[in-house]
This record gives sequence, C-alpha cells and structure tokens, in this order.
Amino acid sequence: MPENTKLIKHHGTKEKILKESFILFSEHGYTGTSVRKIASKVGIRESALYNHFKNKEEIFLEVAKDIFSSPFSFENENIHELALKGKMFLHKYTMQYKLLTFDKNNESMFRILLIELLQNKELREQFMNEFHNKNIKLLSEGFFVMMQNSLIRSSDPMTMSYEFLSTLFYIRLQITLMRFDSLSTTHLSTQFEKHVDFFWESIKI
Amino acid sequence: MPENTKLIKHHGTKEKILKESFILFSEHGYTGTSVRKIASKVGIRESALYNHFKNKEEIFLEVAKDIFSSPFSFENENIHELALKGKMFLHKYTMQYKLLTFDKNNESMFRILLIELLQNKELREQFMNEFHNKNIKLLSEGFFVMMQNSLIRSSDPMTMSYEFLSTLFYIRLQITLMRFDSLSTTHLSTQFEKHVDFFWESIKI
DNA sequence: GTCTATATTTGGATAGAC
DNA sequence: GTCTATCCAAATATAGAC
Repeated sequence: MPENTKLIKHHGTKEKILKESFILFSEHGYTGTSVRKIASKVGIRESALYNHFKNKEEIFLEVAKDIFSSPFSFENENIHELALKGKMFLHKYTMQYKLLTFDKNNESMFRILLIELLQNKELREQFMNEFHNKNIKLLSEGFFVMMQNSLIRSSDPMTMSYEFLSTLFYIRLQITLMRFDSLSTTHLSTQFEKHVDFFWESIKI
Repeated sequence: MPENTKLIKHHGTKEKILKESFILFSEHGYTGTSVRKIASKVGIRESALYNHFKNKEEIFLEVAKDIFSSPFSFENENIHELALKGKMFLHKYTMQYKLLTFDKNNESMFRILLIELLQNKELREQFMNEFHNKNIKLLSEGFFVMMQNSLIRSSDPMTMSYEFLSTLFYIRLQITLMRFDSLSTTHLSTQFEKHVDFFWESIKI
C-alpha cells in the first residue's frame, strides 16, 4: 500500500504550514499575516518555509483554492423531486446553509472571503460565481418547479431566488461577525428558521 | 464674518490629507495604505504629515468618524404618517438606500467598512448599530403601523424588517463589488425596485 | 529540510535646519 | 509648516553550512 502512505503520512511540514496559514489568514487577512508568524506557528524558521513554497502568495493561493472547492448544496440530488415538497425544500436548503455557517472550517473560509473581498479580484469573482450565481441557479430551478405545480404564486424565479438568498447571506454575515467577537448567536441562529417560515408565507398559494 | 473664514478656507493641508487618505483607505484598507503614499498623494513629505496628525491611526480615526456621521433615513420625518402610505413608504425608503449606494462618498465609506469589518472592532460595532439596528428599528415602526391599519398581514415587525433590510444590503454589496471592477450595474440597480414590488406582494393584504 | 546569517525593501516616526 | 536626513522595526526573501 504505497499509495496510502502519502495520504496518511503523519502531517508533513507543508500541510502544517497550510493549516496554520489558513487560521492566520482567516483572522488577519493576507497583508496582516506575516511569513514570520506563519513560521513561528509551524515551529520552524522563515527560511525553512521557502523549501515548501515559492513565496507568501503561493501559500495564500493554495489556501484560497480550498475556499470554493468544498461545494455547497444538493449537486447530486434531484432538484425537481425535492422542489415538489415545497416548503420542505426551502427548509432543507436553509439547514445546509446554516450548517456551513457554523462549521469551523467553512466559517474561516467565509472570513477570508470577507476580508479579501475588496483586495482580491479572483476571490471577488469566485464569490459571484460560487456564492451567488450557483445558488441562484439552484434555487431558481426549485422555485420554477414549485410554480409549475401551483405550490407557490407566480413570479420571476430569479427575483424570488435573489430575495431568498440575500437574507441567508445577511444572517450568515451577522453570525460570522458575532462569533468573531465571541458573542452569543443563539438568538440570531433561529433567524434561519424564521426566514423559511416568513418566506413560505410570502409565496405559498 | 470671521466664523465663515474657517469653513471656506481654501483647502488646507489637513483637509487634503484627510481627503486623499479617505480615497486610499477605501481602495486598499488601513494596512494597505502607507503614510508614504498618503504624503505622496498630498504632495508633501511624510514628516510634514506629522505636523497635522499624531500618527497614521489618528488619520484613520478621523476618516472613520465620518463614516457613520452622515445619517441615513427619515430622522426628521413622521414615520407614522409615512407608514400609512404602505408601499409608498417602502419605496421611498428603498430609493434613499439606493441613492446612498450610488453616492460616491457613501460608496467609499461602505468600502472601508467592508474591508475593515473583520479587522476593526469599533467599525464592527458601528456597523451593527448604525447599519443594522437603526434601520431595523425604523422599519419595524413602519411595519407596525401598517399592521395596525391592516395594510399588511400580521407578523413580527422585527422579522419582517430583517427580511426587508437584508435584501437591500445584499444588493448594495453586489453593486459595490461590481462598481469596484468598473462593471455595469444597470441590471442590478433595478433590483431595488423589484425588491419593493416583490416584498409588497408578500405582505400586503 | 532545517538552521544561522544576511541582504533588501518598505513602513512608521523623529530631529533639526530653514 | 515643510524640508532633508536619519533611525528603527518589521517584513520578504536568499545563501550557504549542517
């Protein structure tokens, strides 16, 4: 089993660098994180770091690559079938969104995204594509099916998706900010369910 | 008119420093903006800069102070009376929000806010207070009045405000990002009106 | 692969002449 | 109030020994 060896490999230095960088970037952003601090956290000298990465930017790019690699949502499931369940679809979708909001890893990614949103054009584009367009497309499909089956009132599916998604994003943003200051989010976290309830009341026939 | 003299004063160095800093901060954030660059833009040496401000942070604080000083919304108007007009209230409110979104000055402030949101605790708190709480409170009053007068369906005014505001914020965020890349926002800007239409359909009786 | 040592650049800030 | 000159610290990065 020589193949496995590489995977199980007791966390190599390179992996540790990525891990610590990820944490630091998510707390202080790119410019706010120095190579010094990374090396220090890893437990090696700065010079040793350059054995694994060409430079600081290369570290960031490798970290950033993962941000959108963990795909959200029901890619493998049958949207059409799910959408027929009406409110259940919105609820399930929202619960996945909520899960990601509170997932430690995903939370850090979201923070990096927020911090670098205006500094990094690539992240900005990925935000638009992965965070926005992809979700809008999926939701639109769902709403379209619901309309066809007279489960909800007739309207533009895109606009409806936009309305639905924007609130999810806003809740997530607020929760992320609160958690960054270690404030309680119990009250805010129920907002997800409230959103589904309110929205369903707004569109159901 | 000795009082006026100070106000009209042909833009002194201090004012120019604040102006250029404001622009630079809104493009590159706090750490991304060096004292060197500020001085260069102003057209003086760095040392001369310290004649007007104690240090870089003091410049930023003075710039940041203005971010929330320009109050949004109908502070002097009668919410009760406006709310009685139902959809008209939401429309007017949204148009003010839209105006700020496209106002150059306000746009820069919004960008600074975004960039520093996770780096600066004070800005974070101000965001929650001025951008969120204040708006939620005002909208809640409006929705409450509408409910009392049976213009809209009964629901929790706070939740309803949250739903309404979150979409406004999301539209603004997207527009700000697009404009940062000099992309066209004509399509997105109509989203404001669509939002009002959709939302009113969702709550009207 | 990691270390010490060092080069180089950039950034924030001060001293003192004019 | 602005300039020149300078200092100091921090940050990225490289060279070469082990």
